[in-house]
Amino acid sequence: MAEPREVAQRLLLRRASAPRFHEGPQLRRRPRLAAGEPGDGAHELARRRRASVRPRRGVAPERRDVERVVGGRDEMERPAHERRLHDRPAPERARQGVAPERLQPRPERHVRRGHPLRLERGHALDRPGRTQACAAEEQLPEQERPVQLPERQDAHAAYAIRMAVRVRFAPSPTGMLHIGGVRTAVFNWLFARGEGGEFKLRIENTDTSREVAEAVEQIQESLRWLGLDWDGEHTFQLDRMDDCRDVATRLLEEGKAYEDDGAIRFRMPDTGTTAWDDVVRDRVEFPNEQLEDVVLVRSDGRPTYNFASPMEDVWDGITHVIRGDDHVSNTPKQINLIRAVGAEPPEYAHVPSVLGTDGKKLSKRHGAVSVEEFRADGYVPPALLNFLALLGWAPDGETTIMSPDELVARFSLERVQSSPAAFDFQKLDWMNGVYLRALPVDEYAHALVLHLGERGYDWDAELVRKAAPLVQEKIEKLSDFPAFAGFLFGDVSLDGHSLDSNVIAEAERALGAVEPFTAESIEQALRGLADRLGLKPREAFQPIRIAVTGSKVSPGLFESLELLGRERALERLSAARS
RNA sequence: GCCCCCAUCGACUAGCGGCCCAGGUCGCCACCCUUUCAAGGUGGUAGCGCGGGUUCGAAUCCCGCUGGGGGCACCA
Repeated sequence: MAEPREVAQRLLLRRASAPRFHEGPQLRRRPRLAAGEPGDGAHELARRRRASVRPRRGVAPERRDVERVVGGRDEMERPAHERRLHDRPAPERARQGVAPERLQPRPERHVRRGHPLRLERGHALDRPGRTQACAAEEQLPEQERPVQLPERQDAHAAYAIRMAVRVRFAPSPTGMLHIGGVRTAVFNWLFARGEGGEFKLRIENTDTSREVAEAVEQIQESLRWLGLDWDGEHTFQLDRMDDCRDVATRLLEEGKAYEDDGAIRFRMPDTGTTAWDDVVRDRVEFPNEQLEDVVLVRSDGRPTYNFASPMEDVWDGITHVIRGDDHVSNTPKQINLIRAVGAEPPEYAHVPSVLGTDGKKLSKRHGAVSVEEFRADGYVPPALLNFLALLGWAPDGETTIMSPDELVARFSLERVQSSPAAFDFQKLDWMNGVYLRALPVDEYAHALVLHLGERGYDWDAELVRKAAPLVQEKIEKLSDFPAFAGFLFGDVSLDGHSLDSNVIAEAERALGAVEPFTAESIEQALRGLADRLGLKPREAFQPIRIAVTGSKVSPGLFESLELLGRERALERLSAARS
């Protein structure tokens, strides 16, 4: 019978055994924003400059009046290229740069039946109606004519034809990579790879005070281990401080921002709404009057996240921002900022958070939460990846086991769930077991040796290798090995077990005579012994098992005995008698 | 407190108005296999949060409620 083990085996074999560590093709560098280089909109802006300082959102009770006065601007004509994009119906725009879904769902049972794992190219599946519900033209906030940014015009040109997708994963280096964050990274990576696009790694270290040394290396190590390769060098948000400040200065000059206590704040539009068609959440709208004037640059001169991040998205030519849904309320602010700077916002996809089994946000008390911990616990990358991908996404109602390649091939952003998902450790364990069992024995043995080495066990690698086949079917995590097969490497304790000393004595005698000392002949001898004593196999074997392994649960008795060797086996038996 | 979002078995999900007295997977239970434990096989358990609509027909559309989540920083 073709069983999941074989299934998973095929899945694994389709993939090179080593994770892809390469850094990907080097990107052609995009010219950076030539800051302080206002386009033809500058005059308009100057003309429309508003009172330079205004109270913060929600602070002044009389603010309504102020808004009335300030807010009543007339709508400007937009530049041609921009209109082109804006005037296209939203759903169509949402599809730009996204290849149609190319794959037919393939029921898993085909795999079970042992059919070759091949994804069929079929006609494009129609997209789910999500975005279609939002056909209404996006209501633009009233806004001044933006300053032109030449590089974004290039991007627009590409957009209009068919833009390759470019996404980014942007963790802040404040510690180990949280599994929820990694899931976001997984979605980004899956999407980018599936679309033949690029996946960039950006370190958002604007808040230097919280930066943790080592974290940057740690993050990269975790991603690499999981097999998430990024394109080009990773970048640091801090490196663009100067560019950000330049833009802020220009925004200041244009009256789009103002100073406030030494900081620079961006003036959000007062009326209208800011909206976008979120790939996972559909239409999202925010009344502009709710938007706070965000701080762009702190009084100490450092740009804030809400400023630096969208600017970098623009400079990097990010087409799709896929991030946690805790960012939704930042999005309208960032969209306004991006437009103020004359650029076109990317597509947004806000993925739901990951909860613990109790429905609360996943945290330490639920168990492992960082990639490092999962690694140390003996989970294997493709299993974790498979599991993470299925957290909030499913290709269909049937398929669960998918290799990294298959995940890439089948992933689609539109199918990610909009409600949060609970992290089920039991299911992860099961899935890890599936992948572990699917490994060719030698690879399995290798993984075991590596894992034990990492965990600080200095056990004989050769013996570990020999023990590997005995445990492969039986443990779900590599870290289960010591408890399960540790008796091969060290002394055992018989505390709490009372043994039938008669059986032990008989076994001692029988094993002393077995020749050769192999599983096969040991089995013969012990079965004969059971017969002689008139015992059922389990009745006879269990005391021996305990004497030899110190546990009621162990790998196969005969194989274990063989590996232990006659001498040590006899020692343990005689020790058990006294 | 204010704003926003979400809601199918215990968990992850399929479902896009009739194919659904709701399908798959994990878990759980039983049986089979069996030297223990697993693995594997077979069968089973369990769900559309509640209340109103719309419709010939609703898990699917609308409204309200309830429950859960997220956001409201010179954090990211």
